[in-house]
Amino acid sequence: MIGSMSKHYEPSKSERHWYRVWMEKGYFHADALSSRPPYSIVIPPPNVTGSLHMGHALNNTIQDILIRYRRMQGFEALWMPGTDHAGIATQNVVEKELAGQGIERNSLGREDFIKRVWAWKEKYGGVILEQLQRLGASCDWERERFTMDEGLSRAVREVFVRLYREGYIYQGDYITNWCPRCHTALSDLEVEYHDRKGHLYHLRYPAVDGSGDVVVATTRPETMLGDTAVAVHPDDGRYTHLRGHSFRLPLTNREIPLITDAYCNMEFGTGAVKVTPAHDPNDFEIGERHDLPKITVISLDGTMTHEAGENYEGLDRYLCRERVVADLKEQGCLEAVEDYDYSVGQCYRCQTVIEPIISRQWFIRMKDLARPGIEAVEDGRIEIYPETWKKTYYEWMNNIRDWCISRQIWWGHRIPVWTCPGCDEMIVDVEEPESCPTCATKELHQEEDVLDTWFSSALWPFSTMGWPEENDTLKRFYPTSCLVTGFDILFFWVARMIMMGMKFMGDVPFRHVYIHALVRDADGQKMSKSRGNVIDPLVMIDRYGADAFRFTLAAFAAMGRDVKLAEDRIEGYRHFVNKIWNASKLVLQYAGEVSGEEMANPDAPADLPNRWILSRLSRVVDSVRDAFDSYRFNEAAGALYHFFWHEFCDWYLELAKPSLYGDQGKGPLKETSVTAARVLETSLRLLHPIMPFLSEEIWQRLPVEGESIMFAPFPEADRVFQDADAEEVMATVIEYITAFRNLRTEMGIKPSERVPGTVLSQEAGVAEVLRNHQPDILRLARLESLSFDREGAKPDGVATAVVKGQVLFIRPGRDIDVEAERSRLLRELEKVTDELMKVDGKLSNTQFLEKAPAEVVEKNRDIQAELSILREKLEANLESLGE
RNA sequence: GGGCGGUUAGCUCAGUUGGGAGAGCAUCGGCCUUACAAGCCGGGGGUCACAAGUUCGAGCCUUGUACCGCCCA
Repeated sequence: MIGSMSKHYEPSKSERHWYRVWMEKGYFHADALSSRPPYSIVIPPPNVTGSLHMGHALNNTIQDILIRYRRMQGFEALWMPGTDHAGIATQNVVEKELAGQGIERNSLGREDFIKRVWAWKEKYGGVILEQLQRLGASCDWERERFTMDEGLSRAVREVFVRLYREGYIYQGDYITNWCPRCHTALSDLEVEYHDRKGHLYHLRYPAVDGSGDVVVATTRPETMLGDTAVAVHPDDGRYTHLRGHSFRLPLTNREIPLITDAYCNMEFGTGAVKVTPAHDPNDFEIGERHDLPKITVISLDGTMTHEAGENYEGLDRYLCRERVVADLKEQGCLEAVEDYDYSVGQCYRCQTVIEPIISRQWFIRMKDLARPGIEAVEDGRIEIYPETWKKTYYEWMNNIRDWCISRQIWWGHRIPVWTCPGCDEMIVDVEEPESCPTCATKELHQEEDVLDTWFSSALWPFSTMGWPEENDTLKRFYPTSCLVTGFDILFFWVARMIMMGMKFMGDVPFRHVYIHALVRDADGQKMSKSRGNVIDPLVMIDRYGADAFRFTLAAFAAMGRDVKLAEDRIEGYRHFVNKIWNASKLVLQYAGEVSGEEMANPDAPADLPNRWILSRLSRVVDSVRDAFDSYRFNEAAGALYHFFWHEFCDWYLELAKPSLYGDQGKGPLKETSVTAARVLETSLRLLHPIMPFLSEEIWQRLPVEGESIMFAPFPEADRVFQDADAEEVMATVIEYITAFRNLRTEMGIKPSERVPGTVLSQEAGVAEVLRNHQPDILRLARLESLSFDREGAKPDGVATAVVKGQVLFIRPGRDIDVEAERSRLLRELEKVTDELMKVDGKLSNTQFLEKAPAEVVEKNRDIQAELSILREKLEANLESLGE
């Protein structure tokens, strides 16, 4: 075995090999009829056009950690993978590709275009899923789903029809967010607001009868062409004299009324606002309240309509703005222009400035659907980690607005509504009707619009399991155990899944929601192509290996904080991977004789390092389980890192070497090699969820039962091995070795130089411990000898330290640098004195003595005693330095 | 404008009922000690953003200020 272990771990070989083995053996498949308890996660389906970025990498690493952890614990673990058809995004991609060939979507026609999209999807779609495999994702690929699959489409139609029949879905002419480039309506969520520097234009509208003027302010002067009123606050005394009067709208022939509405803000500008019901959501509502006409002056493609007047018709909206401003100025109606920062809504897919426009759209009434979703979180049926997101969730759910679900694009689930050209009957059904039920007309016309992609995503937890069909998968794995996602789609997706799950399954879609942060670059900037600061996960995997990459993500995934990632961090954890590899090499080299039986049922060890490392191991098992159970992946990673490197490698293996080398005879060799192998094996199982490949690669070389570490039981802490005595003794040994090493370095003694060491021990206990482990101390502190002197005084010309109240010193074979030693001791004395003063202060405070808990006071007394002795010895040592 | 989060070592961040300030990386010094130089040993480095308050005691709790970030209007 050992012969085949190279000097450095080579990730790419192992990764390819083991992933293929796992796939071939079907290890990722979850059986719906299994008798094991279920654990399930549905993947946040990436866009079918997508390729793996850091966000995906983090998101899926976390899911894989959870799935592998639970699988090892004996759960039937299902990780449902799949992709999202991403209507607008995908349509844009294919349109762009066609444009490259000089083909325009409309010239192809709907049917041909959709064929092209499917062809594109077959060819390029889902690349991201293969990339997830590079990461090690243990998804149940046999169950892979796509939101446009027949089954999922059926679920979409079913939900639409039921919601329609129950009165949740309605159609109507409302003002919605319109993207003139994508040529479709968007939901409120799909608009991103960005601050921009612009201008605030103050426009003067004269009263028709000459009784006065009113000045209104706007950032979008071109919309004045569609104004149908001027509004002021009912309490605004400045306009009392103008009530009942009309104004002449400049550049048009219209007269518009002055109305009063509490929406107006008396503090802002003149207190008077122009009202454009067809082009502003707030004005739309004012218009509804006051029954104002709605004049559409901007068309769906962003140019001005006929209604805008012949001077402006056909102009682009921004060109029109310039023209309107110039014309108003010429007519003396432009009162002022000031610089003004305002926020403008942009399409989240193409960044085009959206235009609020009135059009006929489909909506879902959300209020009643939201209520059970709110309650599910309130009463704890759904737990959100970290909890702070609950507030955000409630805030949005309590103020939820109707959801515009229709999109004027071609790629997506076409709305299952047909109209009869014969009798205007509207038919809403899951299956396409053959003829009109009222007049039997055959040629029915289906609604042209498709549904918002998020409509189908909202059904994902149950549609992927086969709903509306009732089957074993659904029965076994719904509700899912945990949803892992970024906060950016809390509203888009998480909230909507909860509402749909409650409505159609009568139960929550997931019991836990773990919300992780965004991955940013080392400077905290969002990674984006335009910034050029993206780190490509696949490049990282190639360069450092999937395990190092995953471990880095886990180590940085502290709850509720951004993950700031720089490449050198990944490189750093590659060192850890390599450390594990090399430690394993050492253990395997000497544990070759260990049998499976000895691994499984070892005798209790007698040797201190063995007792100690088993005790430490059992504690780290507890911490890791705790951390995984509560989604604190960084703590799990940190505990493993520290244990494996600094306890197992730095101390245990160093102490174990003489036994492993056989220098101590057969008994110690057996006991130590068994222990080392067991600790290694257990560590690998602890590491497996984070480092699947490396752990499998090494585990397979150990004398263990079982086909794969994937199904080896996740370690449980063996309390029998928790050994406070061993830990205390080891702590003492470690402290003395460290102190001797420190003295050596401070005195500039070469590692090759062996020097005699002495402990002026007044405590028999400490002396005994040190005597018992003298060989280890000599070897690790590189001492020539270790002597104990109970009464003796420190000789001159030696370097001293104080540990646990005992003075220890080394005597190099030459004079020490007295000045260096003096300044070192002074520095330490200063530190100790500072600390002692603090403790003295506390203990002389009667309030503290009275009010602080007894154990805290006790602890401070101990510290005080310890520090006093330390100071005393330091002072004595300093004094005896002489000159 | 409303809400949320952040500010701790040069950098990235931990710090879970308030009780002697931590890790990793970086840095400095010394080592090719036969698992590992992708390593080993050791060192230095902090008014826990600022101010006030509660408390015997505050990185942690309260209030305010400053700066940074995000979400919603």
